Order: sequence, then structure tokens, then C-alpha cells
Amino acid sequence: MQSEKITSLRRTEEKRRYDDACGTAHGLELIGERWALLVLRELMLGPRRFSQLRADLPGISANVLSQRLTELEARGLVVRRKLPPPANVQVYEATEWGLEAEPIVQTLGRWAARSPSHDPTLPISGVSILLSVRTMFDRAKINGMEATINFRFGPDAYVAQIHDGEIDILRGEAEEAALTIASDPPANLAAVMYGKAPYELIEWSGDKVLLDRFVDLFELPPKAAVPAA
Amino acid sequence: MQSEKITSLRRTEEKRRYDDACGTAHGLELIGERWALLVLRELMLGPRRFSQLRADLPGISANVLSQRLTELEARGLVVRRKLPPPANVQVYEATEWGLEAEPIVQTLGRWAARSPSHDPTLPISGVSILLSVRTMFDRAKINGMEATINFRFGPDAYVAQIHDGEIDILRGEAEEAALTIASDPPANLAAVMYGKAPYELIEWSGDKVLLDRFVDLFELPPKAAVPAA
DNA sequence: CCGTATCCAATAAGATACTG
DNA sequence: CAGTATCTTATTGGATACGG
Repeated sequence: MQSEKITSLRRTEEKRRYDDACGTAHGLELIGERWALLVLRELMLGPRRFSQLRADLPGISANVLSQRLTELEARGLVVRRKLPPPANVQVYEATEWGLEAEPIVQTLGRWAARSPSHDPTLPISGVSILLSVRTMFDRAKINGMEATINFRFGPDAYVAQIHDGEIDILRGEAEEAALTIASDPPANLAAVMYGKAPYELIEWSGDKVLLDRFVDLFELPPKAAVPAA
Repeated sequence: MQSEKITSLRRTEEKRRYDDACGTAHGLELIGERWALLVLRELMLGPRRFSQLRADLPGISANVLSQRLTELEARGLVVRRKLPPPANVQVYEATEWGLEAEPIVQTLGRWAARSPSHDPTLPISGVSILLSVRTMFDRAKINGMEATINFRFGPDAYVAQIHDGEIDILRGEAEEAALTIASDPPANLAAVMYGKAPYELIEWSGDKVLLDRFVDLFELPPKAAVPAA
């Protein structure tokens, strides 16, 4: 049955190719199907389980997620890994090359943020927000800023290290963080960062001045002017 | 009928949304359908006609191209413009915001060039090659290089201006070009640039030293290491 | 020649139920 | 929980025909 699945996958891929030497076309063959880039996005900050992916990709169905993961694995962008006992669960992890797709996610996201039809009030995953932190911070305002900030989205913990004009993000929790932010749902943090909504929407503890400065780093880009329909 | 088409388009778009505030997801709603980004790519160096797009996107069918153009227009990424008499023909042109998608095309293309399954010998459009010129040149080797090079792909003429560490590309022909390169099919030029194939594959006239230096600017990136299947 | 419209067959996506 | 199986619907691509 496995070989049959692979055969049908190969037959499909041959038909749906673009027959174009352009790297962009080949990129679309690799990660251009519906949901594929979003699945990869969710793996950008570390391995995730099937059910976590399903929860963070509202509307994806189990069979499509399963198929996308199989394809991404066949293409060398994702590996499935069995965690050692006692956890003993299977997780999906981006390969090194898969992680190199992050600039695609960022470039596409930054461009689309200018869309007049972008609705920033929709639900969003914790991973997406933290990737947007890396993408959208104002480089002019960050100068000299050095800080460690903990984030919690339900059970998921991340640390942002603001250092030397860049922001690194890791899984986990830092003891020495000057600030801890928790948001449930994660969209509330987006409302605070990009909509300048009141802090009541999130939970936070620690350095309030740092929180102010952090929130001030983010601003949505101006909307693109589009011709009248 | 037009209103019916728009209604069905809207109904479709509602179902196929990602319901995700992440900019990347919204970007995929805008240019994530099959062929959409490639259509936009073909417009990156200036307006094109329907039949030119069809010819440069091997395998796209007329109805799909038509639908993609309608959608891109509805989203404000493309406008259709009627050239003044005596030409009197309709062309499709990227809007300013549409042109701002070029970094997406570039980032995706550069990433995918590392794919072990990328086949650079397939057919390719002139626009794709010249976009790759902008994307893939070696910044370390270009230092101090100043030149104007004409390109011809069948009836289409372009000029590359290498200046100040960057490469600009425009439609048209420059009188004062030091070098003129013609390639038919365009894939032959790709073979020369990236495969270091012999110059016999192309036609050229002018400064041979410049041609050597130009070709030397390009190199495919190393293939990504992927886990064994 | 430039598209658009229509019809058809193949496939992908979505919804739901089900199994180890 | 982690998927698979099955069924329905939507999209795609190919062919062809039609109007400007």
C-alpha cells in the first residue's frame, strides 16, 4: 500500500509540474500546494506533533495535513522523528533546508501585510506571531536594545533574545528574562503589538518599560494603493 | 454573466480562505493558486499580451490563464490596459504593488535552486532568465563592474545596466551597449550562464571580455543535503 | 489573432466516519 | 492521539468552439 501511495504521488507530480527551469516554478512544485508553506511555517521554531499542527492550522483536514507532511518528507523538507521513551511520540521536524525557507515565509508575509484586504483580527498561531516579530520589527527603533523576553501561548513557551540589532527566538523558557508575556489566544498579543490594543488583553509580568518599548517596535506597513475595481 | 462570475468567485474565495491573520497565509490567498505567481513573474519586466503569457508559461491552458488574470486584477495586482491606436491591443500590466512581489519570486527561486530535484535544463522564459540575473549574480565578483548589455529573445528585447553593484533591467534596446546577446530558445543562455556551456549555443556580438566576465558572475548554489528517503 | 465560454475527464481538497 | 478510508465537491487542464 505504501508503494502504491508513492506511485500515485509520483504520477501526480509528473502531471502537475510546471516544466519550467525557473527556480520560482520549481519552488512552487516543492511548497506550492495549498497548506504546504503554512505547515512548514509551523515547524520553523521547532518540531510539532500532528495534533498541534492541526490545531494551529484552522480548517486543515486530517487527510490533507497527512498528505502534505508525506510530500514534504518525500521532498526532504521535513522528517518525522520518534521521541525517545518515555515520551515515545512522533513529531515532525523541518530539515535544515526546510528551515532555510523562512525568508520565503517572511517575504511573502511582509508583502501581504500591505494588502488592503488583510484582516489582522483573525486567529493566529503562536509560531506565526513570533515569526512576525522577527520579520516586522522596526530596525530603526531597536538600536542598542538588549533584552530577553519569555512568551507563553497556552502550553507552548518561547524565548526571544533581542541582541545586537537582531531577534532570535527559541523554544523554552529563560530564567533571567526581564519580561514574560502570556497570551491566550495568541491573537490577543497581535492586537496589542499591531493594533496597540490595551495590555488587559494579555498577561505580563516584569519590566513595563521594556514591554512598552517592545510593543513600540511593531507597526503594520502602509496599505498598498490599488486601482479602483 | 459577469456578475455571476464574480459571485462564484467570491463564494469560492470565502471557502478557500485560510482564516489566519498571519501575513503569509494572506499572501497565499492573494497569489497562492496554481500559476498565479508565475503569471505575475512574467509581468515583472513590463506588460505582456495574453498570447505571450501563454507561450511563456508552457502547459497553462487558456481558461486557467484567463481566470488567473481576472483574479489578479480583482486583487489589485494586475491591470489590463488597452494600448492606444494603432496598436489597439490589450496588455496585462503589473500594478506597483504587484511589482513589489518581485522579492517573493526571487527568494523562492533562490531557495529552490538548492533543490536536488531542480532541473535547470527545462525550457525557460526570457523574463525568468533576466530575473535570475538580478537574483543570482555573485555580489563579490561584480565589484566595480559597469556595463550595458542588450538581450534578445526572439522578438523581445531587454537591456541590463550593471552599475554600482546592482543590475537593472528594462524593456528595449540600448544604442551604446558594449555587448549584445541573443538566445533562442532562452534556455540556451541559461545553459551558458549556469552550465558554462559553450558560446555556440547563443549569438553574441561586442566585447568578448565582458561576456566572459558576465557569464562568470553566475553560479548555481550548492545542493541542499536531504535525508535519505 | 485575441481572448472568452463551454464541456469533459482527471485530481485535489474538504467533511466525516472510522480504526489501531 | 494519529492518522486512514470513503464520499462529495471544487479546481484543474485539455479540447474545442465561438465572438470581436
